[in-house]
Amino acid sequence: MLKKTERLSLVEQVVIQIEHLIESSHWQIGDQLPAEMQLMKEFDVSRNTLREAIRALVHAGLLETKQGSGTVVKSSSAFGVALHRQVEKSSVMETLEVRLALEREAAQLAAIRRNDLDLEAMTESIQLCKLASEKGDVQEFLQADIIFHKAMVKASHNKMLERLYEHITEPLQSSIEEIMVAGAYFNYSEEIHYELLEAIKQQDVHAAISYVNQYINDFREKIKRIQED
Amino acid sequence: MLKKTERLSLVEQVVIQIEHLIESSHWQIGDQLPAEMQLMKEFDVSRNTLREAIRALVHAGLLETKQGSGTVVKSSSAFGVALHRQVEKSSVMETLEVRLALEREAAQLAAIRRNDLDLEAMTESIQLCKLASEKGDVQEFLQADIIFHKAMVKASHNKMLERLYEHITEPLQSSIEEIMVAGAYFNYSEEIHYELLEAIKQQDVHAAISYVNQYINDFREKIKRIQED
DNA sequence: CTAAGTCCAATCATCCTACAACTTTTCAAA
DNA sequence: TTTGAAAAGTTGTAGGATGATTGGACTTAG
Repeated sequence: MLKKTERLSLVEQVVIQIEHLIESSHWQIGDQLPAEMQLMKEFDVSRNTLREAIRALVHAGLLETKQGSGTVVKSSSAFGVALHRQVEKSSVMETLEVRLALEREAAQLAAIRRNDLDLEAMTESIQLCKLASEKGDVQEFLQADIIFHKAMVKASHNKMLERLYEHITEPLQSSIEEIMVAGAYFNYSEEIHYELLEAIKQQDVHAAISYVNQYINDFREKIKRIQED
Repeated sequence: MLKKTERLSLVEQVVIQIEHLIESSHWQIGDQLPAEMQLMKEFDVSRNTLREAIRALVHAGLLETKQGSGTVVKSSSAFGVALHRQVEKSSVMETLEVRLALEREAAQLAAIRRNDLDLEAMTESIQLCKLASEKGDVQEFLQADIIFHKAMVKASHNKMLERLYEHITEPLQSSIEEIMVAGAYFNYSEEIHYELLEAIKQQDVHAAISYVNQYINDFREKIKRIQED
């Protein structure tokens, strides 16, 4: 196999540089980019070249331009945006099923690979759930609940699973919030979280999967009931 | 909530039109697009506007431009490309774990929702596996094997799961092929396929999941052994 | 006739200037 | 203080000019 003689176009070079600046948090979400005129000088390219680069990133969902105002960073992950769009084209039920698939695998892997730091993070997030539950703050509880699940997924030590889970859960969150608030009833039993954590701590794979199934099936029933109203 | 006064920019309009032409197979993969000059006239926009639109789609992975030659359609799914890139950044093991997660969920859902057409498709693909196996053609067998799994995922009747599975499996395929060919040994027992199919036919969820676990664990062991060599 | 090399037309890549459309800021008048 | 118009700044669109690369047509030597 010979070397592939691919020279990156100027546009692609600028795109990569901007992507890098965003990924490295040099430009954070919400930040305004310098004006085109200044970026032209900094990257030492013409306006057309710069604009093509920016346009590519706008379409990818990383940037957003507004005529007369400027360009701001909208997201730091093109993959997240792509997944987000896919989720929007799907039903909530479909997405939940995919999330269940990932969560079940994560629970299994977490039970095998979790370390002390993972367990600590999960324990802390359960405390947050408990606090929010006692205050009766639904929104805060959901926030904490997500932190717990993310901690579990992280304990699976599979970065791809983690990324997929995060970007699938994020767009679901608003739907879930609506449904839960609309559902009005809010009976949190902290036992499931504790039992799941205990199973992972004891490295009991079957128990962990079983609790995840139980958790999600409860949730699925809840949503089905609310949607039928 | 007042109406949002969003006007699509010309560039975005052109992008959408081109995306549509590709999705609707008016321009198929491998096809060459008309030259910029002609597209300018057809879309009735300036060269800059057209080029920004094309550049956005090039970066999304739908198109590919080559100086002096032209622009060709490279893919029909931006989501597929994004997922492909993500898979490339991950290890084969990580990706396999994600695939297992999806496959397990698919088997469960398929056991519940499969219809006669689904069963027929799965049965046919098993025949293909058998034929390829008898011929000893590894490549053809892998091809048929993938068709079987895709048929099962399709039987889950969850489009999102289907799309995710397809775009995760595709880039894995070449890795798997390398590994299998390098592994040299190729002992296919058609029993697992039949048993899995039977479980889905009988709507036995637990058995279906069990066979999938068995199938993938075998595969995982095989890869681990080969990679250690 | 074949094969190698040359030339040329087509095509994309980059740059430039100009103007239009929109937003924000500034500032003066009511 | 509020209003409204002007000004400055920013992105959007247009059109032209030139460079770089490709692929095919053509030429020529063997």
